[in-house]
Amino acid sequence: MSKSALNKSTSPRPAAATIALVQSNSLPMLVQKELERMILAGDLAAGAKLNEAAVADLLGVSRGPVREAFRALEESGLVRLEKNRGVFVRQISIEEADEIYEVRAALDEWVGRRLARTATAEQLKALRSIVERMDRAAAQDDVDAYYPLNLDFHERLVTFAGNRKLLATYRRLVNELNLFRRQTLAQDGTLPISTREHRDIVDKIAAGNAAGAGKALHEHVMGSRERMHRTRAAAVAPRRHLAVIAPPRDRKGR
Amino acid sequence: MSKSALNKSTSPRPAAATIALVQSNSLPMLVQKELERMILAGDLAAGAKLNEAAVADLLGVSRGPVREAFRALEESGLVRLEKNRGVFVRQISIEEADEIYEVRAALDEWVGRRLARTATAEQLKALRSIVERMDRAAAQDDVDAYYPLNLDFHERLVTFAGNRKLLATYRRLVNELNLFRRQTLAQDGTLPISTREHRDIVDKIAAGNAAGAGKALHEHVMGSRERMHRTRAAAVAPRRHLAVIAPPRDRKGR
DNA sequence: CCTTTCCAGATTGTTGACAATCTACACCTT
DNA sequence: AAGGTGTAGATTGTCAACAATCTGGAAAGG
Repeated sequence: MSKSALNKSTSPRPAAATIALVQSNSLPMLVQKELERMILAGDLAAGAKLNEAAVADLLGVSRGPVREAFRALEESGLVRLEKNRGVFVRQISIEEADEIYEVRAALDEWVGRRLARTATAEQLKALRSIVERMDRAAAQDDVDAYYPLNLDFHERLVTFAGNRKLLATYRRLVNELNLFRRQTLAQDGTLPISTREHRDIVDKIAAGNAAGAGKALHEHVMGSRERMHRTRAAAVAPRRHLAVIAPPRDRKGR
Repeated sequence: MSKSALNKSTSPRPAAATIALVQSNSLPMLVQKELERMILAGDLAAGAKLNEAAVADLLGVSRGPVREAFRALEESGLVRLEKNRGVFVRQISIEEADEIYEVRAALDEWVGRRLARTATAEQLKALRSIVERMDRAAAQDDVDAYYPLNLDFHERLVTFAGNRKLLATYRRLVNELNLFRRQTLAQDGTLPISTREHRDIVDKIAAGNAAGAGKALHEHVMGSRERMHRTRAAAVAPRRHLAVIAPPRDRKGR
């Protein structure tokens, strides 16, 4: 064992965080994170083409790191790679969104059952706090405030289930779902009145009602799926004749 | 509309498949697939370091495509990247394997419930066929034959559920699980006597017993988890003093 | 006027070179 | 001899140049 005065047991100094930061953040990783942010924020529309040179220039790096970031984003499902043609922000079909909702419902049901058995008072308090804020946002029709709170609520639920693999799986699915929402319409306009459902979910978890919490979460997610369908049917149909985004070209071998 | 004699409605000629093949298989993709194969086949032990130049030389390409493949494999969870230090085949901890089994159990339960409602006669026949072959392999203690059949059986179940997103999610999880099995011991030795459970699952699906099929699959997966624990406890403990693989170095900022 | 062919510019795929960083070993100090 | 220090070699990170491929439009032909 080293006799050095510097050992791991010393409390982490501010510099330690910086070191870890520099070590984990390679150039490709930063490019990847920035592109992910831009895609999920809607700065890059679904189906949009990402030009290697343009991205490299924008972020002040060469094309190498950009290409590496593209490959990572492809694996995470946010972009699609076509050889010799470029990379495109992925377009999720309605069928695919349906499938994602189904998987998510199954996972969330499990989360509900689990949390009903393990949730601590502190966790319940945190959940109730979010629901309160959602209530207030809903009362003011403040979609911009409501939307991220909703995401946060569900992410917290999954986090509290205490299974990191589940959280990673869940995040991947929700990411793609957000991609879909972005591509159908920038702002939904309709504020889902699901605050009551959220409150019900928390209540059932607090009561230790595993079956009930699971069922409530499952139905809540499938309800979101239905809301998506209705919103889409109402919003897309009237503008069917408008070319919103450049339609993907047809290729022979697909 | 084009008047060309070649349009999409013509049935795909053999050349079309070749074209699609060439188009989808870029160099980085091929490297990725080959490395994935090597990792899952156990050619590369868990924790092993992958040298960029060595891999590039082995596959006859330059380092660029290899780096791109590394980034994709990192995102898919098969390798771990450490900046300025290199990439390593991921090591799954027992806790992580537990988490994966839990998520998988939740997904499989859903698959069971679903299949009980939708399974066709043809699908049931395919499943029974696999179970038959597993029986024969088990009767002869043929682990090498039994193992892939087991994987196939479960993959079929998920495939028949008819949700591609679910299948992709499932594959990712099972991939990591295989990684874990490889790292604990090359050949298990113990042949799980789960053929009876498999038969039971298929029977319940065939009977349209949704709750029963779901429960059976859930318990089967959790049973596999338990078997893993017992196998590990029996196999690892006696050789605790042996340095099987190079232990990962400790770094300050992690 | 429409279709096909061909070509120049743009974009992606791949490579080899150079810079930054790490690793391991020899050397020095106490 | 134990531990720290310095340096050479190996390895990774980044870049810029070259090759291969695609795109869109102009020219040729019917």
